[in-house]
Amino acid sequence: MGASRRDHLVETALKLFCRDGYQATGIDKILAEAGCAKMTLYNHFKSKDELILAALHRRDEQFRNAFMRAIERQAGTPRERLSAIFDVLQAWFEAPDFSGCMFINASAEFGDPDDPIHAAAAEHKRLILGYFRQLAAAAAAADPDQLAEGLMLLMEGAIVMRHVAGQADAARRARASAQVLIDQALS
Amino acid sequence: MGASRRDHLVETALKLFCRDGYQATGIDKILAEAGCAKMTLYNHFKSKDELILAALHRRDEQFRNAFMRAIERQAGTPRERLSAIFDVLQAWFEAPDFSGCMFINASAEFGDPDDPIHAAAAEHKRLILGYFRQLAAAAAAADPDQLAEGLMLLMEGAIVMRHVAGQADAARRARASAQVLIDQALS
DNA sequence: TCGTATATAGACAGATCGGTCTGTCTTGTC
DNA sequence: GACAAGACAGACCGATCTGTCTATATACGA
Repeated sequence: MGASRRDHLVETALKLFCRDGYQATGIDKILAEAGCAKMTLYNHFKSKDELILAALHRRDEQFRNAFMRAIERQAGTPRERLSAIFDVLQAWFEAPDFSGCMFINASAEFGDPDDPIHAAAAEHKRLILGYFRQLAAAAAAADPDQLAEGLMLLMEGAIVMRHVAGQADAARRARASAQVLIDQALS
Repeated sequence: MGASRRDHLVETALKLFCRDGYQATGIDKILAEAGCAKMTLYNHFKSKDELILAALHRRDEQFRNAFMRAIERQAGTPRERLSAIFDVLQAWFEAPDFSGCMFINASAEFGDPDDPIHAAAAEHKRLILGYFRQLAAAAAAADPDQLAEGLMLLMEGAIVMRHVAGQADAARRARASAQVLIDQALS
């Protein structure tokens, strides 16, 4: 039961951090929502920051898994998968409780690049970029790195325009620009 | 002297909010840095949130002014100005104390779209996009809206990759992708 | 010179925060 | 049935937060 209690805490914290932010979510709110005692939390985590790190780590695994799986389910050829990125992104944007990227938000609240929380966010973005590089290489792009980076910028930009400016169809618009980059790189 | 006291408070708050974040910056820290009494602040602003709004409003004006001026100083023709966006962006990224976009960060901390602070951030992004539309139209792009949105996504994505992932040359890389979009739209 | 407005310093209230500690209860195992 | 591990509830601590209040000092205009 020990591991599942810890898991339950991480899941609950993840949901609240995502919805309300990190500093705005108090320990007590997490405990009340999870139905846990305070000492249960502090037996599993040294501090709130460690709980945040655990939540980000879980989110990274969940997101990358679901993201890659959805892209590969959506399209078969490497070339189609490059534009499928933005179809999957659009589906995410249409969630009614969309509240931005947890890693961008974490970097905003923990601005120091040396903060382990900021570093975890950086690592997440690096892993996504690495996946795009794999896709671009598999599609035999002229310059896989440049294409991957271009698509990455469009994706992050779309997340920002969806969250900050409320552009509900940001990913659909991004797809049009992505197609230009893809066509140019695979001509 | 009243207006200048208020101005000084806004400037000081702006600097601290930018460096340390909004919730992490306490009223007392702002007052100490500005050398002001607490009642001076609360005579000019109803609450901390109003001070944040005033700081964001000032930042919006300062940033858009400097940004547009720098682009127009850097390049003469409309077409050149479209790619000059990313030269100016790169110069911003190279500031040693770069700490991301205050409006993206504000949206992260104040996630509710109905929050006036979040709304101010949305408005800022809309104004920047509007400026890009002007540039794209002046350059006689085939579809000015699509080009402007593509460049906007690349810019916001570059800001994210610079701040979150620490990519110091994010704008330079974005410029390469931007050139593809520009060339395609002005062919 | 005398008010008036605005500045100052700083105590204070009320709430909330992260984190520690005590003591009780449940659960699984031998 | 006895024991140990771990979860429970919740008091408690010191620090910090926003915002209010009082009392004093200073500058300016009639």
